[in-house]
Amino acid sequence: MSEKPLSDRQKSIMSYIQAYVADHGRPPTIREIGSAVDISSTSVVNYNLTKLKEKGLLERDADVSRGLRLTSQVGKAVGSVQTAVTEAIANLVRVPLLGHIVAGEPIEVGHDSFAVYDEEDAIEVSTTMLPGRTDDLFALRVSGYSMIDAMVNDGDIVIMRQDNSARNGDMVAVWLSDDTTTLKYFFHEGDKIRLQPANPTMEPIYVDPGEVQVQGKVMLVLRQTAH
Amino acid sequence: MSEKPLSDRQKSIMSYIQAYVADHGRPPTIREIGSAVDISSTSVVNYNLTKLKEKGLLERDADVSRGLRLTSQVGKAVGSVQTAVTEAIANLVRVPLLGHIVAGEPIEVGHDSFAVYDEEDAIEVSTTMLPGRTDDLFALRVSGYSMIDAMVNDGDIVIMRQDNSARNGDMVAVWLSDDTTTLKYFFHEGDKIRLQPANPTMEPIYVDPGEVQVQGKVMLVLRQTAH
DNA sequence: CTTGACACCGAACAACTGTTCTTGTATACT
DNA sequence: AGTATACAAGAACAGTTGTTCGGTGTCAAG
Repeated sequence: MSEKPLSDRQKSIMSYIQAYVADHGRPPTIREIGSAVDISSTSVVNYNLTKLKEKGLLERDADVSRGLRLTSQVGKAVGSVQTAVTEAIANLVRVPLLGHIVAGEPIEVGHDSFAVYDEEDAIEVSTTMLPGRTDDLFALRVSGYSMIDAMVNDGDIVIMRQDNSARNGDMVAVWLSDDTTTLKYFFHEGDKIRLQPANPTMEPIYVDPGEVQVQGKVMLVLRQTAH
Repeated sequence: MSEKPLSDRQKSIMSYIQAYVADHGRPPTIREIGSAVDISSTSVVNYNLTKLKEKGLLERDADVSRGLRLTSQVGKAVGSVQTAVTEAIANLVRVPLLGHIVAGEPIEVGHDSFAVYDEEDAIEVSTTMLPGRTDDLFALRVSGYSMIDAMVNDGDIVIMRQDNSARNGDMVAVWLSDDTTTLKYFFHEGDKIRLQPANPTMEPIYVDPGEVQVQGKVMLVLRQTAH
């Protein structure tokens, strides 16, 4: 390919683009490049950008404002913004609060990924409280007093992991065939399933495997009593 | 400030910007947003972008094409789906786990300051869950099933604030003169005090002010159901 | 009923922006 | 000298883009 060295102009164009993206989060325009590198004509900038594209250092989208992009190869040297994001391996997770859990309705998990942006719609929890992966978690607010046998109150927040299987001893959210959703401890027992309420004074129920549908595994129950 | 939730439009605008930046390496234009979110008028997009800016979710550079930028706060939520992490230490509190709360014993809060340093003996919680000061908090693990009328189970963790006074509606840990410790909602009612169980099916009890001693205010109840 | 806020629409404007065309200079090769 | 190539400048054009402004409908407060 073209193994010619970059001209001084092309070098400074590259470093300017790099710095500009890091600063502003968007590529510069041709004229911005021109004034920065001291080129009076847009066509010259355009010319050099074409050259740089031929050298594989950047990509261009035709007829689009700011339609240029550093090649991934170059991008690695830049990334100050993005790496700062990923390197923050911290112990706080934002769990999206996807809706409510009500006795008579199934849990609907629409996974609106953008709902996370809503301040009200996310719960921050320390990862030390949540074993395992943290990216398939979601939270639901409990409505009503139908879960008191699960020791869960109106207004409580349950953090669950999306999981359709369940192992013995797990606390799961199940949708029963009588159209109720409850939280129970799950046990295989012969050819039946024992659903044990968290409240030790209450009796378990036994159901056929076909009658229950596991909606998710309860990882954590939160109750804020002060606001 | 503006604590209103985001409208559906604003949510999808946010998610579109996020996806667009990830795809193209540059922010979208107002019209691109409009056609993606099905808004015919550029002014409406502009209107909503201004709203989002007021909520602190993005920044805008005036008179600049593609002059918008997601706030760093949001940027962190982007990386993987929900593994959004914030400054970790800034938003995390280590609450010392000072002991157990048992029905027949008073809570002793010796504030062993060295206990905080013990890894096993602290609970990490996001500050967003705990309003107010965070330095007078402590945690207790519940032993036994004597608090089921307070919807608190064996093994649950209660995070409390040291506070000998209580206002109406607070959930408090009280030591009664019959040598039992319970968690109840606290209400002054005439010259008596009404202690209301969290479980709505249970009846309140009325006691004289001299018979109760408020040990602390319950801020948060945590229950880990998976380990 | 009126008022005002809020959310929205459509249209028009001015500025911005990528593209293209013409011209010019310097260097290398024939 | 003639020619091809790389590099550069300026101007003009058309499409893009942020901004603004008048107007509409809704909804709750007065």
